[in-house]
Amino acid sequence: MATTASNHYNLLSSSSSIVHAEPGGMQQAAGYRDAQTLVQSDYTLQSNGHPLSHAHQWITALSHGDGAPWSTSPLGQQDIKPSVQPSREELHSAGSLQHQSRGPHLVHPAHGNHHSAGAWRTTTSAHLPSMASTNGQGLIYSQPSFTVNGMINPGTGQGMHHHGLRDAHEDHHGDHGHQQQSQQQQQQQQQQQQQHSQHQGHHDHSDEDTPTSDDLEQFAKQFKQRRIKLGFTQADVGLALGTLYGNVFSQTTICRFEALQLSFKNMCKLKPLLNKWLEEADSSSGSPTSIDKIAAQGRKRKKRTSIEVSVKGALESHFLKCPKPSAQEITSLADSLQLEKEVVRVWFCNRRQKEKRMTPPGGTIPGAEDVYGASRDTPPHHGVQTPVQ
DNA sequence: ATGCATGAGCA
DNA sequence: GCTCATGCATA
Repeated sequence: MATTASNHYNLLSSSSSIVHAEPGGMQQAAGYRDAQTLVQSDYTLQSNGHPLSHAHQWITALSHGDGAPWSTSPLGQQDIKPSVQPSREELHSAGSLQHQSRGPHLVHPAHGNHHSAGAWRTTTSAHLPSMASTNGQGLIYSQPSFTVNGMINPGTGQGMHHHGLRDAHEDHHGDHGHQQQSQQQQQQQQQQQQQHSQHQGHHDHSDEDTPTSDDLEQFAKQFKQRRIKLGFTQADVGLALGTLYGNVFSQTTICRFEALQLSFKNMCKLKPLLNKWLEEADSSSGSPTSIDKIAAQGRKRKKRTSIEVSVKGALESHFLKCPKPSAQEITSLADSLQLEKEVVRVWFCNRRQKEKRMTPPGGTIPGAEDVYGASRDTPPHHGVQTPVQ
């Protein structure tokens, strides 16, 4: 039950053993990982059915990811920076912005209107075309060929590494926070921001100004449409951002951006980059701006634990009662559910994070609940699926 | 498209 | 140990 065991992880070693490739059957996404999938090593361990047997399956996969300390790739790693993420560090240490934003601010005139979440999705609708194509992407996975104008040259391979500065871009003046600040403040900040799309006489804000939630929503939609029309997949975009701006993103992130499933702040951060890509993409006069990517490194990752539905239900219940269980509670809960404590802890973290997203899972439409006054601890229940696609 | 995981930075 | 940003693996 727990870990889904049937998976192989690839060791991208020069060509060590090619065990077997997945039968194409259901793997639609296989395409984009070709590089990785070239060589796979079957890593099936003992399928430990029980959770208690904490036998983690650490696998080696390649990824350039954020700094994998364990980068011991047989291939020889390039320079990929392990823990040197200038981005955050800069933000923090140097970031005067950050500090500033941390404290005071929040001065927006509150003439709030909507509720946190609701505000986002006021316009739920309209993008029918997107859906179809989104799916299509899986099938068609075009090779990453990012020259923005794309597809002209079939890139081969994938994965990149250089990420360097991740915030090199602009900062949003003062108002909204940056990275980690006290959570509470942040939450409030987000809410307030979302609540009113006020301040800032937004003129044209193509990318710099602090966008309003509405702007973001618009942009996300527009972005998706253009992206699709241009024939790029979410993964392509993510890679392209890396080559172009030194900041790679995964399909997941692009997807979440389009679906507004990121925090407000995060959306603000990504928007400028995506906007630039978009501009280049359609104005791309065949500039061979890209180059490529190099492959990745090795990394170990715990196998994804698959939590049973029933267990999940139990966790949900607890979450409703107590979104933030103490270590003790987690331990006992884990014990009763027969899950590793860490798994439970992470589950709660993820659950909370989900709760904080801008897009309420339930698409609780506007007009309704909102006023979580100042304390927003009451999660807006969600439940229904939104036609977000 | 999303569930579980990792890791940085902070407290 | 939490939050937050992000992503691999998956359904």
